[in-house]
Amino acid sequence: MLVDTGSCERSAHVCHHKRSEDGCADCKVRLISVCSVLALPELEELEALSQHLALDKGQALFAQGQAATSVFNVIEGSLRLTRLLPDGRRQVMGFALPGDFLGLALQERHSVSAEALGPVKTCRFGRQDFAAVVAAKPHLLASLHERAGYELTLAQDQMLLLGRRTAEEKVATFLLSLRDRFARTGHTSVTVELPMGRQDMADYLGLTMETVSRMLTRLDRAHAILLVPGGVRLLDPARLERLASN
Amino acid sequence: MLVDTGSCERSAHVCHHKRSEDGCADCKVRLISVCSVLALPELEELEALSQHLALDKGQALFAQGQAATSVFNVIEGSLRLTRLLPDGRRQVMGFALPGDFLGLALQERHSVSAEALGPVKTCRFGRQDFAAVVAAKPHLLASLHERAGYELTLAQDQMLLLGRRTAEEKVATFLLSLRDRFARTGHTSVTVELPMGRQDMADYLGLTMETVSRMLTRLDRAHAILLVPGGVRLLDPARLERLASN
DNA sequence: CGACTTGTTGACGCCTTTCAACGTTGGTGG
DNA sequence: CCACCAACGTTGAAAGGCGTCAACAAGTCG
Repeated sequence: MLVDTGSCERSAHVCHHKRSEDGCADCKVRLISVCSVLALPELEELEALSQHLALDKGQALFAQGQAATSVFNVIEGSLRLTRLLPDGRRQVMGFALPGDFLGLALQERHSVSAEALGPVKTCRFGRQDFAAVVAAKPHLLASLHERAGYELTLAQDQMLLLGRRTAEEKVATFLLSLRDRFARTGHTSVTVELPMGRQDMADYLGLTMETVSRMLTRLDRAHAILLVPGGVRLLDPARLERLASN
Repeated sequence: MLVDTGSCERSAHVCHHKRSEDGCADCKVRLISVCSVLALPELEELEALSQHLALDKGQALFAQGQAATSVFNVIEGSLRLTRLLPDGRRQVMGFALPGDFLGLALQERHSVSAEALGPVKTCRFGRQDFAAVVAAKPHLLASLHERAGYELTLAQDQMLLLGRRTAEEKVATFLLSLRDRFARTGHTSVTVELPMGRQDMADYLGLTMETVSRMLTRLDRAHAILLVPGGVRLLDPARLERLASN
């Protein structure tokens, strides 16, 4: 239900005349992805194992508990990574943006579900194939490990946020960290795009949709932000930093 | 203020007649630590770089933000890993038990502070030294990476707990996961030792000391557990599992 | 034995949730 | 073109779970 095999290979062929969309050498996210540590000959080796895979809004890339047959590089669009409690309560563990690698722990089973927040393009590798390449290239493993370490500190940030911050602090912190993340992938702007819905934000911050909405309008009325369709303009980042108590 | 260098070397000498406390080959936690992937000759190589380091209750092994000059294997005792907010609010990110490796991300700075909950014995390596060994032994790096992946799933468990569970669920989940952790290191018992204080548990679960205390006495009065000095006896694990909603 | 630290218990208050109504947006078909 | 509908978001009122404050108990160490 997830993996639409075949379409990738086909597109890889029909797009022969339009290289900029295809090869790793021209990949939009190469320089910010794990691939950035690979030399050109290594890239070609990896490219031979890759397939492109596109998802529509709402489609799942993989599900929590499922055997991890593939790992992915996000090329375009964003996904939400979630865990579910048996009774339906949900926690969003994070959002994957272009350049992010899904499955970097190389574990046998996915620990979260990944769902597209909008149209998404990914670069897919068989997990075994990818693991074989990693085993042969220690510097790639080192790069994965470094990313894993970074993910771990992000997870710690989030634990601190979930356990010890108030609703207002949570929302302010979220907006700032999202801005910083977009900045790192190139997009620097005072207007932060919010590809996820209120419920997703709430499940990420350990709040309800209503509380998130209230905090956003409170920040809006205080002229710290301006709510715009599909995003938020940060009018007073300094004030947000103070609210986030960093 | 943390590292009491020298004491290790001395004890390493005086204990010559009592090898069981010294060499890696006789290390109590070898088989459950990262060292378990090393062959004997490799172990000796690592041993040459190691020092033993003991801490008393309350002593810090390292502090958040500090340059990571060393990495550690916990041999005996337990530590709490914490982060602090500028205003003093604290989040305990986890507890390190014998066999755990501190600094497995090999990052330049410590992302948490580590403080001894009681008498602690550690095996210390210079970070650069250790990184050099890792660079030369891909299977050791792979083992570290695997552990990092496991830590990541633990962090996700904790985020779900912090964001979406009630106080009672949090405490029940905590007791069960602590029992399971002790079980994995060998100690199987219905009585779970609690090396940390109520405040530490609270800061781990995103609660207050008072709420933790109330939930424990509630579980005690419901005969799900029995509070004993320094620990808890799990009278009705099945009930706890139900409360933890797993 | 007294001072101190740690843990327990109670009363009260507040922040966030819950429940519910209403507004807004975008897609669809008449 | 616009009515219609469903999904999403906003706002209000009320309830409740957990935090705060404070007193007290229990264990520890000098």
